Amino acid sequence: MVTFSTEVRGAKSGELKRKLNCALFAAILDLDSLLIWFRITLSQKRNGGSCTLMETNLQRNTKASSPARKEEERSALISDSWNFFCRELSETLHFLEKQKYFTEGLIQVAIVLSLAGMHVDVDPYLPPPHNINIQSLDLTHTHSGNLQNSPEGYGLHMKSPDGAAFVPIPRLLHWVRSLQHLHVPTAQLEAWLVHSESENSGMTIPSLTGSWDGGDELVDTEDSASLTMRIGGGGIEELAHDPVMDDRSLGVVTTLSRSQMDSEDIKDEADVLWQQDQDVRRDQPLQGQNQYFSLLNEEDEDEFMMDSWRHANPFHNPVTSIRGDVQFTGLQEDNPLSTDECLQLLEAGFPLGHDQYLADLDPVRADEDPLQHHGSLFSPLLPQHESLLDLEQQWQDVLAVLGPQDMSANDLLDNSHLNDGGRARVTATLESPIQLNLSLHEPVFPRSSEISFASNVAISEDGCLSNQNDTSLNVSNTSNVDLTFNDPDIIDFLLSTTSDRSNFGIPSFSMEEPSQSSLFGPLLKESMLDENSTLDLTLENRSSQSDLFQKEEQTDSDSGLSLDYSQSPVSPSRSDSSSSSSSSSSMSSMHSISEEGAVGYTHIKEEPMDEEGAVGGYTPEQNNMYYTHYLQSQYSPWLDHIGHDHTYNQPQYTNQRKPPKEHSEELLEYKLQEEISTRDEKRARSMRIPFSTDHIINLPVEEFNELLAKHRLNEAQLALIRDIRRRGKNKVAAQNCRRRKLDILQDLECSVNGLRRHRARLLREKSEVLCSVRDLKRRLNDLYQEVRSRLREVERIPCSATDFTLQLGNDKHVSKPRRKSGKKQKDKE
DNA sequence: TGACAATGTCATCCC
DNA sequence: CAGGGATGACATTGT
Repeated sequence: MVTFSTEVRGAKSGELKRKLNCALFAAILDLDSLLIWFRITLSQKRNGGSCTLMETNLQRNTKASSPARKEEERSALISDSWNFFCRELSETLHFLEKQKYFTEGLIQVAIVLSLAGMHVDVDPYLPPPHNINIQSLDLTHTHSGNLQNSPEGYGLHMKSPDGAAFVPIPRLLHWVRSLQHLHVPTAQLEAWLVHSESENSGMTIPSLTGSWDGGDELVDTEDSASLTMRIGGGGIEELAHDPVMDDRSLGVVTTLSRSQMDSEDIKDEADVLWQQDQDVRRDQPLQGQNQYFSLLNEEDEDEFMMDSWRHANPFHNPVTSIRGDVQFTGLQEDNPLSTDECLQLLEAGFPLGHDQYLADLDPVRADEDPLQHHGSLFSPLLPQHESLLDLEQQWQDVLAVLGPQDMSANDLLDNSHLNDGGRARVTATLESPIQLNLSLHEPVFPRSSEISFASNVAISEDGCLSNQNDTSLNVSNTSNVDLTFNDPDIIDFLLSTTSDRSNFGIPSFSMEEPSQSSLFGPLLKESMLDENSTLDLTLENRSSQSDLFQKEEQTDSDSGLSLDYSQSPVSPSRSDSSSSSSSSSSMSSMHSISEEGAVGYTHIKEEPMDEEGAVGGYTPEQNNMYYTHYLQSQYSPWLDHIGHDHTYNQPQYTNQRKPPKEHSEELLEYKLQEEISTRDEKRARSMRIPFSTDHIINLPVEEFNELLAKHRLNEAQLALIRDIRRRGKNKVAAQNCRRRKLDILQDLECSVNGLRRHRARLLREKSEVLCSVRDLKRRLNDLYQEVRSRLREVERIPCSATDFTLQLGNDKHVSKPRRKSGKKQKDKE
């Protein structure tokens, strides 16, 4: 389950703007996620999905976004447009709610739309309270374990299990309403968005919670306000200030990269996400994750994460990254739809059951700065001097969001800074209501691989993810204390990030780009780090298991029939063997450790170093094999003919991640070798044999006998030692035998091929000879016939047959010249 | 779940 | 005759 929640807390009325900014910030984040769902749904529809409702919406939106429709809507009342959009959005939300895709998105979108002055009646679509993923927040009590136990697999975000009372829907809606007033006296402005993922995915998708406990001073945000982030399933940790971040400059204009998002990419991504979600809903294993993991195993994780995100995230493209000031424009004074109208809409949509909320809000509202009040809920967020997008623009954007593929409305919009209209519309929709001037400093994050383990520990131990990196998010306000999203790409970045996170848990940010340091930088990177952590969590489980295994191997490397020397404490001869360099492959392993990490058992076989095959491990990176070879040549000349690596049980101390296949093969063989080795090693230990199996196996007979003579061993020990030696030698012999067999087989195959070629050649020659013979026979037959005919003629003419002779010409034609003298002819013949 | 490959082990033969 | 290589046969394990 992916849980994304943002919380704004405060207690002072002077912090309202900041709180609201944070809330809106969170809401924007959430809406990004929601909008990506829209995109998913629409894309799925384009691909022939079965979402009829969405298709209807899409068609409507298509019509709405057509040029004619645009003109019509342009001329129409903006309020009607908003209502239209809200209706569409409601249907969409209903659809989403039906599909269990984004139940909490209703709340989120309600919050956001209420901030935008729109009204969405979400009451009919709200799930039962137990499915509401909103709860009274207690940041100090978080338990991620509940996240995994959500009955629906997506619903509950048990931030405060002790506080069992969920936030009632009406109360939430009141909160939504209260957002319009910009007055949250108790400063408990909360916005949540909970993403759902499958529980059995085995991945803990990051839960990102931004919590901001504002201080008394608006400008003193670095001291009093901190936007804490929580990574993981429900865990939260108040992060200390990072002095590095505090030193960052304020108001850093964020430059987020975005890639050119063509429709195909969008569609693909959306389809993948859709399919992913479908799989999640069916509680099926996340094939995509497996694919990702399988992919991850094939190369360096971090690099892959970066690459995968760059590839998967169509908005990430440093080349096309664009800077620009995001105009989170609110409702202007000249907006046809005023805040009051919005409030009326909200009132109509959300009948108040708790009027005291507004009653409490109003006095504070009266105390607010008129400029901040502005009659608009966005007023605190909006610098008044900024040129704002009008409501129609927003509406167009929203339509574009709902129908990103139908970008006819893009003509009306300035796409100069955006290559993808659909995405631009999404961005604009989110950006338009607000203009934030916030600089969140980018913390220095370690690489995902570095933090993953820490995250894992945090999850397992505390039930919540603690930020091991001391990553704090400092909300640094500018003079007007407004949050400014200085880069329109932020939203895209967020959107892509959230979408990736919510659907795949795929790392989706690039730490390579310092230019991405933005107000979202820490938070997003945190979240993405969370993804990385999550991803690494699995990977690290593997790697950690592998490490543990390797460590275990290291401790048991001398076990069994291992040909390397033991590192076992029970081997008193270890030091001797090492110092004397006597056939100790553990030396080689140790050597490899010190050098570049052991390579363990290698697959170098059939290395035609000599006639009998060479000892394995001649690759430069396997210098321990040299040692093995040295040992063999030094100690075991009888092993020279063995083209095999005998460093079976050398632990793989390599820290560098290898390609998965190689690693897997090594691991498998390693396990096998370990298992094999352990057997005799355990026997030797049980029999208290005072030397290693390597000595037992590899020592020459003389030294072996001397070794046995040095120790007083009983019959059982001697028998076991002889068995170990016999098995060890026989193992090597069997390997050699098999290798030899394969060689013989290969030689036989070569011989067979040569013989076949020779046979073919012989057959060809035979056929040629046969042809010649046939020709000769034919000619002979002709000659015979000719002779007979001549003889018959001679019988009728009274002359001797000797008067005629046969001549064979150059043209192989037989002629019968008449001879003058039969006697001469006869003589010639 | 069966086929297959790789490997270890045992028995046996032979040098 | 013991040691050990060679090899067929079988078992085990992983793919």
